[in-house]
Amino acid sequence: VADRSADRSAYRSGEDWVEDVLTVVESIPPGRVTTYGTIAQSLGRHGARQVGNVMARHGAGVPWWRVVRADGSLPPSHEREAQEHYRAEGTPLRRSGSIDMRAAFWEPSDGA
DNA sequence: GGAATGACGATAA
DNA sequence: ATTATCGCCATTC
Repeated sequence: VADRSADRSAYRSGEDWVEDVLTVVESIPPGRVTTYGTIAQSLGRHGARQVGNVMARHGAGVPWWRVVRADGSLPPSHEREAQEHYRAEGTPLRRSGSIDMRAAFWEPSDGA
């Protein structure tokens, strides 16, 4: 886990918004995933795109591969990396290679 | 203020 | 399954 206190130039208005997002991401159990929108709703602030924005800017250092799109497709430009993690964690995948959301979806506060 | 831009989401074709 | 549109929402120009 990296230095999350670094560079939080964005989202100042939301105070700990960035940290909150990263905290949720870290709370995702291995082998499970959640979505950008779910995180946004869980925090009750901003939207899915803003969560994505945080991941893009501050996602290094957290298990970013456990955050996928609502339809189970992988984060853009990182598919290869993500796949390797899924293979290592045993994340339920569909035969197409995308996430099996029915099996892998995890929502914050669900057991963690 | 207005337009363009995103690790998004839901729907329609 | 894939592409096209539209809605969302904060940032940036």
